[in-house]
Amino acid sequence: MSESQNLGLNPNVSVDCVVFGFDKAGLKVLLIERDNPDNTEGKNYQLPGDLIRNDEDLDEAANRVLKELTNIDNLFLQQFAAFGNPLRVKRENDLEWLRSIRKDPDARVVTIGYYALIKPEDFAPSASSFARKAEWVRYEDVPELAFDHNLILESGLASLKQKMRSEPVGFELLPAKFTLRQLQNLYETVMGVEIDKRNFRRKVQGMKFLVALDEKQKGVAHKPAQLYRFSNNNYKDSFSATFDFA
Amino acid sequence: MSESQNLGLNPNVSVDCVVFGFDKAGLKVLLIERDNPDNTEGKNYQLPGDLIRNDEDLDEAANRVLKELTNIDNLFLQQFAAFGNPLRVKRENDLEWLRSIRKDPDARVVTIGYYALIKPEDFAPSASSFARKAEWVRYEDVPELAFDHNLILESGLASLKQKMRSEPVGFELLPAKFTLRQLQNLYETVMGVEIDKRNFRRKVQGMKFLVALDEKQKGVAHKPAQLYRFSNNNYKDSFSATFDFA
DNA sequence: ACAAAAGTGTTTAATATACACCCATGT
DNA sequence: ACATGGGTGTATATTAAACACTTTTGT
Repeated sequence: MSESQNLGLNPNVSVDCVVFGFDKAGLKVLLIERDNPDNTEGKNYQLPGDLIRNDEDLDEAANRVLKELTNIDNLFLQQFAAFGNPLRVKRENDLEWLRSIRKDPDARVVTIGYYALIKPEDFAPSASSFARKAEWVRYEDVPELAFDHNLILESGLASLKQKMRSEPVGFELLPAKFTLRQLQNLYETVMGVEIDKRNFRRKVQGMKFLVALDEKQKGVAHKPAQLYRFSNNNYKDSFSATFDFA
Repeated sequence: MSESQNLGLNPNVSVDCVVFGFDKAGLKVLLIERDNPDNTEGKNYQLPGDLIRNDEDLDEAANRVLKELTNIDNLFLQQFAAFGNPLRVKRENDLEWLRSIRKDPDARVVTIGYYALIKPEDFAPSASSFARKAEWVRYEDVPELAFDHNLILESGLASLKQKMRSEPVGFELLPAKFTLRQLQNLYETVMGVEIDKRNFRRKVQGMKFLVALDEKQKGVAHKPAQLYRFSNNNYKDSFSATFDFA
């Protein structure tokens, strides 16, 4: 028993990943379109996830799922909650799908929620590196998802919001070189607030971990913006920073 | 298989509870002294916890553990993280203990961490309602615990700290009627900061959800302090409150 | 020349900080 | 009478908020 337990997938614990992306069009989430045996309606989406293996840590499991999906290793990854409602698998088509892929489809599964942040340059929405079934969906357009995945998504976004207030994780959603406008848009979107441009820029320019490059935007039909990067070293030094923009 | 899975304890998922209490002496944690078969050293402590049942939600499991321990139902309870290191059970005496109580002592166990907050009037440190083996230990005096329980404890306190900054959960650690000094002490302790008394009181008195009772401290050898209570109604109304005292 | 977004300062209001003495009670 | 913690106000510095025009580029 103990030997067999240590091999392969654990039937009772999974990870599910809310993968966020951000670009001009706003906040996006990476969803999996699943093959549903007899799917009468339109598409059927869920969050990427899998049962954990008995020899891997939770973070490793989430990493594995994301690596398979995006071909990117070590994405920014943050565990945010566990979901264990005994009825979280209750819809008939969810059950059917489980029966089609799981060894023990009726097992009670507790899932650990992670959110991942991807930089725009790393998410080629239809690049070959991405799993064919993965699809970016604007946050506002996310449909009803399988299982309790809408709940997990909401909870993940709430956690990200919270985290962005006190740690510089937002930069994981921006290109390595970004404009202050992009940073402002990101905070406005995730936090759901409007920010005064001049006040924002003044505040932000006092932060030593934002370093101006000697490089500007190119090919835009307006005054090209200064590019900045996030310096993690300067951040660690300075410390005390708050990320209460707005 | 699916039937047997639905009965009794799930071998792979547990909950562990960090139970906080607060009084004049500071922050305290409720620990379980465990019977260790051959415990050569002194006492051996762990956090209260148990495997979950297959028919209960995670919160229910945590509630059950706490009810058994304290005889109090519906303590303030907050899930804060999942711990799944495959080696979280690694010490020989931890393994021995598992073998003495678990049906499947070698199963991989992922545990969900909860913190609970108890009001001083509810924790009679040695009241009959409390499990004999439960013991309040000052946070600073917490010894090395079983499994990864020190990690869980630190992580729980960090989450509480975070939570107390944005939600009025601290009141769960205070008596129903409390003085402003007690509130200040609580925030100073948990946040690890010193707060100026006059500034603190000014700020706090502007908060409508703190209502002064027409009652004062009794039997103290100094000017008796005004008693206050927390009004959840006023809180819900006002909203916008920050709990960034300090 | 026009459209589109970048960039820039000042004034005013609100909030945070620093700080010292008298008061009510129990012993 | 003394020890103990409760209670109070003001002045100054810092931070937040509101607000409009000029600049640079592509078409």
